[in-house]
Amino acid sequence: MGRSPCCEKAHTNKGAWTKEEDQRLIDYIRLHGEGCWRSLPKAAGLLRCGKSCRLRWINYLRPDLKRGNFSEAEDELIIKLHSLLGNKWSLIAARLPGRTDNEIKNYWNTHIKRKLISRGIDPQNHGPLNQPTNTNKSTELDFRNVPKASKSNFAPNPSRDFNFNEFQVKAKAESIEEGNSSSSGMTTDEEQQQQQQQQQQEDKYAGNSQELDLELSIGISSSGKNNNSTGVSTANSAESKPLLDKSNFQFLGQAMAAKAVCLCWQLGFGTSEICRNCQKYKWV
DNA sequence: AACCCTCGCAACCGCGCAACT
DNA sequence: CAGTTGCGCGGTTGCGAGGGT
Repeated sequence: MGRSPCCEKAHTNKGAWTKEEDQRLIDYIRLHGEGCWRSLPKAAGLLRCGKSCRLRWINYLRPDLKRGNFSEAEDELIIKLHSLLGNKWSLIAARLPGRTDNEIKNYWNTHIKRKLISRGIDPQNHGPLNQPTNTNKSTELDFRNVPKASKSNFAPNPSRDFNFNEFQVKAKAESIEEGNSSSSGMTTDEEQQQQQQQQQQEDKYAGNSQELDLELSIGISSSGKNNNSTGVSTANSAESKPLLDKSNFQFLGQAMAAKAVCLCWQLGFGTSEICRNCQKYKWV
């Protein structure tokens, strides 16, 4: 169907922004607020494409930006979030107040990658470096590998993604405590026991990873509905199986007993219930 | 001082999705 | 229902700064 260019390229400036341009943009947004980026440049008297204005504002001019070096805690948080979310920079940025997706992406590519490699960790799959990289792609979050078509809108297929998380968490726990094998064909009691074990293993894991507790809480939509306003796409519902399988959810809830960071709200897996982990209301 | 190389970051580009017509 | 528009995202590029020779 073709796509018209986002702006009249012929009469737009490109490249670095001048102070004057910055000031115009700031003044305009102060007066009129964000939104309608397409018409903004003209209204603000800027010879820039709307996209460019948006980017400049979000990544550089927004007053709530925390510029400057990343702290060690931020580093660790980014690493953990990346291991869970993959290259979902906007989601990662949502957990780091004052940081932008672009900034985190750049920081990842320039600093953290190197840091992880020096620690012997593969920055892509967060596994040991000497292991063949990704011979088994299933050790990565599935939505990092899905075709682009479904990537841009964060609509993680919960059944896939969090099944994987379960796998990943288990794998980590197992790597810590080998030989704690479980048998198949469990009874409910055995399941409970195993969950307890997993909990213990997970606690150990959390203890091993410095003080930073990145823990997730993901709520199941009690109504079974998705809500687009949260970024959970209903369009995918045809191909995706039901939201989180409850057992997975239980596991996650335990494996990632939330204390410090709860993503239930930001990830938009909504329910009208109170989040078990962070004890906050999720969106209704 | 001049040149080259590397690195970090701001900005651009292309694409997909949702909303709108 | 098809086409269009606007926005947001992730990947990539290009430029300036800084260090080494």
